[in-house]
Amino acid sequence: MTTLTIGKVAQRAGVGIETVRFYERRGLIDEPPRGPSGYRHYPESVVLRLLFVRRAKDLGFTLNEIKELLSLRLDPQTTCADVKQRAETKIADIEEKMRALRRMKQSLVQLTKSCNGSGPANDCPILESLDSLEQKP
Amino acid sequence: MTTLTIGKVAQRAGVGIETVRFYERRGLIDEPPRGPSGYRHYPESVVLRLLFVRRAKDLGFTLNEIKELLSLRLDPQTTCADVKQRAETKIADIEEKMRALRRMKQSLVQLTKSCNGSGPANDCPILESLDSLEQKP
DNA sequence: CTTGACTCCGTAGTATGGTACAGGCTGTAC
DNA sequence: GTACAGCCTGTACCATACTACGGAGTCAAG
Repeated sequence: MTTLTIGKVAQRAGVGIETVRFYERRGLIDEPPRGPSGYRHYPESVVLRLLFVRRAKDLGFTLNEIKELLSLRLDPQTTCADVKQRAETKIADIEEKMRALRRMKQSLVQLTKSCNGSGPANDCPILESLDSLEQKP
Repeated sequence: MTTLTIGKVAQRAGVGIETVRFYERRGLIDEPPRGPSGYRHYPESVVLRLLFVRRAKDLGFTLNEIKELLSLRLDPQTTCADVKQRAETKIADIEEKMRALRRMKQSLVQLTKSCNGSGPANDCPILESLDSLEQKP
């Protein structure tokens, strides 16, 4: 069975060496066996694991959440529904963030409309609004 | 002219005392005059400043960006158009974040659809997808 | 005059996700 | 055998926005 050094693993997974060690500390990848010199000897499967992490990260999961997802897979008690639940919770999180961003954007668009872009900054309607804007809950 | 202690300022602005000092260090509020004991004596205007900061923060500006907005106001060279420019850049930032979130959500929705919620977690289609998902740029 | 609340400063810790050393050992190629 | 890349550990650092804490001095009420 071929093993990989940390450099090869990092290269194949498209991450930095430090990141691989960091993920090990965070419990996202298993501690690999070591050679007599202390060098890490990784099975090839760790590359798949790192890609899993990256994809989950791209979907908005935090490293802690990813660790949870990984442990779900190992626990025979856990069902597919548990996984689905996590995905749905994450969707709700994302929707919440999108709503917050939408609100921000709407306010900013309003502000930019109020400003014709001429005159000195110190009586810009945008800055004036920030001085007195009503807080809408 | 009445002055306020840091505690009163924090209370009126709805932030913590430590936050007031933190904002001073970050250059978001002026260093106030001190009494003989070293206590800060704030003018009432600092409360307005703190509210400005909070509103700008609610609009998605970082503290550094807020500091910039504040200094724009003081510089007579700066025009209203500069302020508007910042707002428009921030709108673009927000739109970019929203697009990223939208992509995440779409992928997650796809994944949850692929999972009927039954069976053990270790062959959940969601987790399997994370093992082999194609990276779409 | 004492008590308790308030303030001072500086440093360190929180969470997030890494990145960057320093200083030393190892593995390999020539 | 010697150079050089690669790996080891541990710690410190980046940005972001705070929050907490220790230990000391101060202010105001009773």
